[in-house]
Amino acid sequence: MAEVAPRRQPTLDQVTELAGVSRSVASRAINNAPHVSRAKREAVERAVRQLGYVPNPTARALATRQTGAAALVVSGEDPSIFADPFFAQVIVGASAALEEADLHLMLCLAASDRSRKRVGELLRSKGADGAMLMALREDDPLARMAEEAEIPVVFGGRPVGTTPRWYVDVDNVGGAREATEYLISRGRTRVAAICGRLDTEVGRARYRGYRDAMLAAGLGPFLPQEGDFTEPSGAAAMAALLANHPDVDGVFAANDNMGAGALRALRGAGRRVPADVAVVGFDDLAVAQIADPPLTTVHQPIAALGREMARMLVALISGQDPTPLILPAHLVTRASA
Amino acid sequence: MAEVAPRRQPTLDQVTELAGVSRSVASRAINNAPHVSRAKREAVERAVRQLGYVPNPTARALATRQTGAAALVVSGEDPSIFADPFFAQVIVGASAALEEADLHLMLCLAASDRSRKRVGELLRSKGADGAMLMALREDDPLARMAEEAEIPVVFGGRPVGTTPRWYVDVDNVGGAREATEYLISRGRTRVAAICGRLDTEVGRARYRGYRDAMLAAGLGPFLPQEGDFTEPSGAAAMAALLANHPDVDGVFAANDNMGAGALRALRGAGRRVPADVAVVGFDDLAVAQIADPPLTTVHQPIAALGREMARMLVALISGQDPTPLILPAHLVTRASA
DNA sequence: GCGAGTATTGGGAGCGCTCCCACTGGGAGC
DNA sequence: GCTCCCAGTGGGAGCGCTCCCAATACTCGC
Repeated sequence: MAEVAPRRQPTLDQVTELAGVSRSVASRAINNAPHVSRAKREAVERAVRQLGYVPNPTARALATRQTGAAALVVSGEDPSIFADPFFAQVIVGASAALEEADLHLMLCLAASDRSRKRVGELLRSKGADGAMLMALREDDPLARMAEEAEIPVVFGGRPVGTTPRWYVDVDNVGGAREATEYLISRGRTRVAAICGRLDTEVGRARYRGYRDAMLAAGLGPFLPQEGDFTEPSGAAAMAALLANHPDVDGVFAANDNMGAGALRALRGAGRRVPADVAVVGFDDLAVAQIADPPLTTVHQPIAALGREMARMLVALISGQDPTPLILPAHLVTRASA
Repeated sequence: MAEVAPRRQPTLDQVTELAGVSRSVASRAINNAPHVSRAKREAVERAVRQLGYVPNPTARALATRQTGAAALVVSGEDPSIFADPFFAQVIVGASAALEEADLHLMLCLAASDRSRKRVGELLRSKGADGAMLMALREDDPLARMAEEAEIPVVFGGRPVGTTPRWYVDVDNVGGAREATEYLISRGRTRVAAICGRLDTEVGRARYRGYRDAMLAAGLGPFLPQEGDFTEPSGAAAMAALLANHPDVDGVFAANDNMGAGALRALRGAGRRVPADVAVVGFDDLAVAQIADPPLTTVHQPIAALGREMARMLVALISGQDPTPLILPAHLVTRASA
């Protein structure tokens, strides 16, 4: 325990004294508020510079009842779901938008019960001015916590079951439909789906899009082969598909990871892509470009998702009542289909 | 601007009143401090439950001069460097370790001058109890800011030029050496390096490891072909290499992205991997497994890097003086070499 | 030259919590 | 029986800032 000299930061009162003004004036000058004469304003600025004064955000937060921070909560029982580059891009977008509103970003990975409890307390105690919630499972206790905490909350993607008041989502149904229609338009008639976990809204929505397109084309949809959004699960699903439906000629994978897995399984089984089997993914992450062959996939504006969530939250915090947003997704054609 | 009823949170004083104790006692009871009789402690707990009281973290922070948050700062002029899954894993590790110390994580992407300035202010104003700094370029103003802010700072990876007092790094030199030695041990004699940006310490260290191994084996090192850690730059570097040294039979790529790019360029040039040219990468990210052929690479404990940074920071915050840490990296052999 | 405004100014009461400190009332020790 | 010690208690002074409000200074029109 090294006892370091705790040398305190200069406070507003010291600025006050050095500049020869009252605390109110100093405060106004520092916050660029009106009702400060030019002379005093400059005196304050000089004192601030001389002292190296920086306002204490905690004290300010206590007085204004605003923390100046927004929380981004990523839920899921396995912290590694966060390793998905998807979230990194969401963060990039959200971070940029929050910065515009001069808010800081608190990142909460709510994987364990303990951390979920911490997040709940953070929200209830108004430790942040608002929160963005992502990847909520069915019955996720976080959803209830968010409701109890009386602070602005924006959902990223809709949770299963309920439709929250404020959310930003991607048009998963439309994207999946477009992908499937594309496969059909290229003459594929035996198109299967490798879908993601059907206990998530994304998983369901993308399957729904696939199904809609198949039915609309008069093709009976295959039974969905369920994966869990990971590459290995995609490979396994593809293998199962090949076993059950050897004549499959098209595959809609509910995300790129599983699409990549499917490609690997197809390669292993000696099927040519796209000649024998065409494959389409979803997400348009880096893996889609690296895959061999490069994966035709549905691009979704991930950074925009983060950005819009943050903007919606900022609007909410400032007392407005924004409307939910559904961002478009569109097909990017590459070699795999 | 909807005027919502601002219904305030219950405060300690309300608990105090309901429980019929003094503020001191209530505070002690809530913080599990000693000097509280069993009876009063229970009375307080009851009142807390009844009121749904949650301590206000801001007020607590002001009184204790501790914010209960640690900042993770990722620097770089392009926010997209953050999209590298590398950071996501660091965050997972750091987040878990911070949680153990009951600290929240503030994530700061310092891409623009404006955001760097904000980060500087955050640190100087002690808006966080400590900070973890990553990916500092040469002359990064953040390094100076961190020094001026008198709060605990831990570096993730060493910045170019200086060796900070506290840091956690990966043994890049050792890992690169091991990778190169492996190529040499497999009979490769014309081993080239596709190195990362040489204005970063990682880039330099990995090149140094390659060079050491080559010299130790009595092989003259090739001139480094510099990339920028991206897949395309790896492909371009490989193409250049093939043009200048058509007889190259081994490649050490300073990260997996560039390794994947090299594989693509080799495939394009009709070279077989590993028969004609063996390739080794660095990082062991998902892309290494997805690559075709799967990339032999140097695994580094990324989550551990984040975890150890956070632990070191926690130690620092609690007044200890931890020693810098260098985490081991080791080769993972796959098909590419 | 005078009253009505309008622009500045500074005092002071919070914001909700921690923690020092002075005080009380028993046991334990002798 | 009388100190001494200490668990238990509550009062109150901050932590550093914002912001309401009353007080003062200046302006302008007539």
